[in-house]
Amino acid sequence: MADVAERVGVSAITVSRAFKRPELVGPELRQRILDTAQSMGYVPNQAASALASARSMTVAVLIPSMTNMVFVETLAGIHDMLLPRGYRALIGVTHYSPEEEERLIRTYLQFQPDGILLTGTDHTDVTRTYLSALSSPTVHMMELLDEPGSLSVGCSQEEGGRLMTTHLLERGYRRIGFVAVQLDPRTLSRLDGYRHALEEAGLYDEKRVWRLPDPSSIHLGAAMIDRLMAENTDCDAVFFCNDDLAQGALFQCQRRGIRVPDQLAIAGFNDLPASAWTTPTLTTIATPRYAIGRHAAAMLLDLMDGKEPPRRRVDLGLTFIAREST
Amino acid sequence: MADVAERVGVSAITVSRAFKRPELVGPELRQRILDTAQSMGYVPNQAASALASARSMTVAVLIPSMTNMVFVETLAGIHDMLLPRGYRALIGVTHYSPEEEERLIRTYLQFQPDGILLTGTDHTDVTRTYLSALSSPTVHMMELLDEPGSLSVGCSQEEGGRLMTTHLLERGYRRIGFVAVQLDPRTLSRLDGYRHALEEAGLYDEKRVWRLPDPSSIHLGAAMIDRLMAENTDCDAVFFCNDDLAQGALFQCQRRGIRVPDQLAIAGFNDLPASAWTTPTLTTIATPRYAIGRHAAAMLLDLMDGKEPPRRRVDLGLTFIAREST
DNA sequence: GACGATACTGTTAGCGCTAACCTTGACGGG
DNA sequence: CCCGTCAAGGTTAGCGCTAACAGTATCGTC
Repeated sequence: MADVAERVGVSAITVSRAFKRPELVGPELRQRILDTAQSMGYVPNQAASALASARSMTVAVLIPSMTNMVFVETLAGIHDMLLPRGYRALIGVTHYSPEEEERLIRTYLQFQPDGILLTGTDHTDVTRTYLSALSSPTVHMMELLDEPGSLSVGCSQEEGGRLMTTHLLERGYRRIGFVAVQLDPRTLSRLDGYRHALEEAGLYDEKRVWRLPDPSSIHLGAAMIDRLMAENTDCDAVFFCNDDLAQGALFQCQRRGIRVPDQLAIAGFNDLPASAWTTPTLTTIATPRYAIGRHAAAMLLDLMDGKEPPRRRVDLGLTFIAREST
Repeated sequence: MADVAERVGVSAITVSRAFKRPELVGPELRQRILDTAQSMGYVPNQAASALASARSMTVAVLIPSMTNMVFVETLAGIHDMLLPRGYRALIGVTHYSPEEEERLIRTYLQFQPDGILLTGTDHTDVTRTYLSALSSPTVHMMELLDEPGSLSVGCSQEEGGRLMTTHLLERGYRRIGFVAVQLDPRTLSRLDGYRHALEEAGLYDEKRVWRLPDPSSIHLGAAMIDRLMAENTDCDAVFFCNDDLAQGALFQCQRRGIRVPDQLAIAGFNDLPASAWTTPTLTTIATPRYAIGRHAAAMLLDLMDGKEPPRRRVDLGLTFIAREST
């Protein structure tokens, strides 16, 4: 920066301003500075800038998984909101583990992020301590928090579970199973919704619920169909906690000649792109993950500007999508 | 850091060392320092550290897309290699545009990354200038570079195109079509491989090639089947440049009652998880993207340590997977 | 008992930038 | 003509950390 300043014949601060506060420098001097910098291959040093200004222009984003499209699309929403405002995202993958999340938080706090976006509401005590000791704002994504003072953008997973189960009941299914995998808080909320809906109908039966800690996959969904057949269960419908599971189930039913939905109805969750194309097409619930990312980022931008966001808890709702599989 | 040092009764540099060069501090003093830091909520300031040490411990990674699983898995390989060594990845998405890549490079150079990972070999002149003016090493992923001095890890896309086309010829198909979308350099290389193989067999016909700039998707694959039918093409096989396209095509064939592979054979590229489960299962070529990410990151680690990597151009090969759709 | 090697800790200076305050000159109103 | 105002640019100090060098015990060796 000093070299550029000398070459142009101004002081260093003027070069700094040409980059960071362009309105404070005369237009044609500013252009000369930028041109000179470009020709000398100079780019401002972000570390020095962050140190001097105490603003890193960085937002730490923690998501559970990168191979799950749901979070990738959330990320896209965050990016689209932050980048035009000059903020960068520092992305961490927690692999659904609060302990891993704590480790990542510790790492990313070293970057003095101006804001933090977390997925879910399930954090370790140490994480909570770190965050409350911090002046940077934190927004929780996906699930909704009821604690006063906390900020969250998402949708009700429990309502999603209830919605789908109610739909299956309306269609006349009475022996509805539920396959829960990964067992993260969102899956368990969906399971709660399912259970409540069935209990109200007097049809809940523990033996029709399968809980598996494995990550969701097409393969596992297919394997579950095999298992249901082997165990000779009496389900007339199965609600899978995730679309990729449900897709795997559909594929396997097709292979085994199980007629969907006549013999067995199948429902999913999240509305992945392929779900509109399987045979039969998959009944599911669309979650507004891109919007959640955008909204959470927008909220954070407000907070980082010192503004209070219009609402501290934003429910973006769910869209039920009835298709052929039920 | 000064506060922690005072509390423990040592100098600041000892606290610094307890974090960054733990072997230089006595074991139980180190533990006391770390405990005190933890209890005070202190984490080192990365910006100050980077400024003072001229090492950012950061690697800039640029990928074309985040919704394409191929790059997400590459990213996973990179992460798994870098994180244990204390490096962090700064991820940028270029949306397949060299100009966007140039913009991102400019942004990320401000972080003084210790290394850079780029996807592909298609860069603007300005990008090349920036990179050659830089002391940090750069490794190119996915495609292979022949320029001396450059570093690349990938596989031959052209060979992939040739491999699949040869397979289709061997199976007796004679009127083989190719659907190219996105039209990024990798797709075009696959198309080259397809063309060369057919030219050698004397069977290349321009009218069986479709080029579309749109991004790859299941929907587009399904639409292509409709289009092929509407245009009344004589193809007995279609090689789609991407598995999601091919999956869409399979779904649509099923819907329209087109028998695959008897009436029309369908081939894909990349081996996405669902391709082993469609009806019929999809013949495709598996690309070693996770390994590419790992290998590229390992190469970068060598270079950042000042070591020369064993090889400057690493071809990780392809795996042909014959399934039911051909 | 002197000496070098080893293990640990401290001092000094400066990384590249920007916040806060200061100076200068031009301009317009009364 | 004075004064306030404003735009444009400069000065000074310091952000939090670590490289480089400089001690200072402790120990084993000859």
